Amino acid sequence: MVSEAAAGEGATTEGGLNRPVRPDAQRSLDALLQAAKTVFAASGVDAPVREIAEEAGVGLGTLYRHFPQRSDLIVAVFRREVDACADAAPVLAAAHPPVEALALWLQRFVDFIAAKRGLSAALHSGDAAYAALPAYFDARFRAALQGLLDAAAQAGEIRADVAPGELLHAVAGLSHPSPFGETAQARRMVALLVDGLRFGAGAD
Amino acid sequence: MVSEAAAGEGATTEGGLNRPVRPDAQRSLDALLQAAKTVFAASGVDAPVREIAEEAGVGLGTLYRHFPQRSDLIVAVFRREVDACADAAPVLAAAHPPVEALALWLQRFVDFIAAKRGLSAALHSGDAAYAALPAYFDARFRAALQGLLDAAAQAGEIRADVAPGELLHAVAGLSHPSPFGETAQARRMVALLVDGLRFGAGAD
Amino acid sequence: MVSEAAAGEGATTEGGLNRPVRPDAQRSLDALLQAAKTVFAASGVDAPVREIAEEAGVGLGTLYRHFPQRSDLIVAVFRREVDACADAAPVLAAAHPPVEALALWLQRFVDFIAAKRGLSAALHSGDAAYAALPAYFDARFRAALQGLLDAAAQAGEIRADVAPGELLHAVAGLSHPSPFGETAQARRMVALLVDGLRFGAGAD
Amino acid sequence: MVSEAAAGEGATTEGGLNRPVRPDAQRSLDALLQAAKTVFAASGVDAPVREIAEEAGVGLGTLYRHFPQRSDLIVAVFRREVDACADAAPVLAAAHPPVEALALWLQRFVDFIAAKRGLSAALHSGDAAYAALPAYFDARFRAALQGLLDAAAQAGEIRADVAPGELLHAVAGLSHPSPFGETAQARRMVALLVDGLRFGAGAD
DNA sequence: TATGAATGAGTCTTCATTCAT
DNA sequence: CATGAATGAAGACTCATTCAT
Repeated sequence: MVSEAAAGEGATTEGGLNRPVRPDAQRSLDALLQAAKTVFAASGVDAPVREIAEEAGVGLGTLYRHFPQRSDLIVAVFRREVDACADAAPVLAAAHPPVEALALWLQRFVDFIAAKRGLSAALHSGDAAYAALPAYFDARFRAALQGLLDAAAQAGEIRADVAPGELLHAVAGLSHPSPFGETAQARRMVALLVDGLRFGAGAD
Repeated sequence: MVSEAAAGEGATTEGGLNRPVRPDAQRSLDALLQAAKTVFAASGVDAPVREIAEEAGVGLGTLYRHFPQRSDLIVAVFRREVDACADAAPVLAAAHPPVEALALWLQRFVDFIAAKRGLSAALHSGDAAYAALPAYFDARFRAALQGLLDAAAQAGEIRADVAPGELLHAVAGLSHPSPFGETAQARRMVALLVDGLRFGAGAD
Repeated sequence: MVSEAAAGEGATTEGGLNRPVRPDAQRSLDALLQAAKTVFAASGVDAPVREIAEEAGVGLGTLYRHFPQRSDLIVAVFRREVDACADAAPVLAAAHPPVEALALWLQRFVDFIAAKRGLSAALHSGDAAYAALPAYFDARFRAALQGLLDAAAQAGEIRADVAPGELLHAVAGLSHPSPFGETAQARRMVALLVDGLRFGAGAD
Repeated sequence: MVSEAAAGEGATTEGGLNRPVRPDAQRSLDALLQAAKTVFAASGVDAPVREIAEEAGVGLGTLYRHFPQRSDLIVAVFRREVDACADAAPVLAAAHPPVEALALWLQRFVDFIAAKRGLSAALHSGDAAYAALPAYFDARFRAALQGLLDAAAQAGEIRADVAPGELLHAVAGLSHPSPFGETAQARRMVALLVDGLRFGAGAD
């Protein structure tokens, strides 16, 4: 729904820019974001900048033109991921029955948490560049999940007394690996959570 | 109690070695481990080695003598923390009623998880140097918690059908901060978990 | 008056060219020279080219079209300054009594020396691009000063045995700041020099 | 007088250091200062740092250990030159008759001014790192020259009404090259100045 | 054995210059 | 013709590691 609009994001803004973006610049931007995502996942957010530029097939200067600070790039990648995940909610809602959509999206959210693991350290580094991010995806995700919960509750299939924030925090926590159980467990536990919601449907 | 666990030690140890450790060497070692813990917490595990040596008040060469690889130092710090946390279990058990000891130790475990956050990235880096660690503290913690659970169950104060691994994983997950709720929440949720266990006491 | 001096111009000129200069091109040129003067004064002749283009409000490509080499721009700015200073001589001569005109112009020359300080390093860099400059302003300044000296001497107000080159070198030297006395001194010392010339008027 | 004390200067301090300097460190320091002097003279104070390290035959890290900022190196070289020049005064005074010593030292000073040309730009850059330098060599040079002037005046060979500051400023100014006369002229003009002083000897 | 000086590979970053738009 | 995006060489700087003292 918003997916394609959000797809071609610039480094800093969303919504319509007034100045038309040159196509080559846009290509560089897309390549950089994709490359950064890949490299961050493989080598962490401290990976050499040059590696990202090479992966993207652009010059180092181009990278610095678009993202003067490393944090700019990290933030942009992060927002992209967040948007992609949040945007999946309405799509799933349109294609599946309410509870199934809810379950599918939560699994999608588990994947997001797992993928962002490297970025998480940056997030909690205290760097001011990341200060705005938590509020951003709190808003995005809460809204996305609220929609799914409402639909399922209205259909009478789950209980209505669960706040999206609670659920997000719990799922996020369970998605982290620990030596006492790996991420694979997360999917099972999330499924269990959803079952719990369904179970309580009548209790509301 | 820790002796067999410490047996597999590398360059550093506090368990009994056959060769007598010169007292100044032991002082260097202690200072280094303490300094590393501090610096890792403050600046992450990628902090400059020199910083640790300075914090410890020893020369760089001394650091390298004891810990040829950075990973040696990380592992040593990690094990120390694990041991300190696991060793707290019997102490608490001896000083408090069973359920109280259980609750206190789980809070202690929350602190451990929170403190090790920086080290966690290293753990999941795939580096072979860290391969043995997960098994190590899985064993240490599982044993520690099992003792506490058994004591409480035998006293009839909690249900007996909870495996220590499950609990550890759950608490570890809840101890991670997420933008949807910070670590402060963890303590409350852990308390809630314990209450849950108590509540089910009769159901066993 | 300046026409033959300007004849040896490279890419840039204000003298008459046979091909009519498009008005927009001329505007770019003027803006660039003005901007370069400003930026060179503020940040030295090694200032980023981009800064000059931005100050001028033109694109980088435009700058390079007019001045393929940095030295081309430096030389053009230099000549402009030299011309402006030299051209002031007849103007002052027309508006003031001989000795006063002489004094005023020497002060003007002090300002020129002070302003060109940044460019001076380039001048003595040995770069062939600047080889022609010294002769150029030697000629321009010598002629300008000679006119003023002649007028004053003919009026019987100063002695006639001073060569313009000597005076220029002395004033230039005195205009340089040194830790033993700053540029502010220069004006006083130049005034003194002129007084010296007047004093010797009868001795000729 | 101060010569030998000033000779083995560290990067930052003068006077006795309490910690003995390791001989290899001292060797590095000397090599670096000598190399910097050479390179600065050849390529200006903006010369690549690596060039200096190579010229000195030390690693880049060693250079940065001794001189964390480029300005630290510039200042150290500057002070060394100033000291060398100022220290020459008493030596010349001991080896020559008063006026001859004075003339020889002024020539030495001309050489200093000529050599420091590259550094001069840094001096007037407004960088706080250089703020203390002018006062330093004003003090050093004024004292050095005062001694020579006093000796010559006491011997009745020159007039006594010339302040060292005046003379220094004048000589410094004349030592700068200008397109109207090169440095070679300076020596002649300085000789002339000294003659002027001698001429006025009786007038005092 | 402990110290810290020296080394230099690896990164970041800037900026002159080219060239697609 | 003008613009400014892309490029990459060049230089600064850090820091792990070695080794003389």
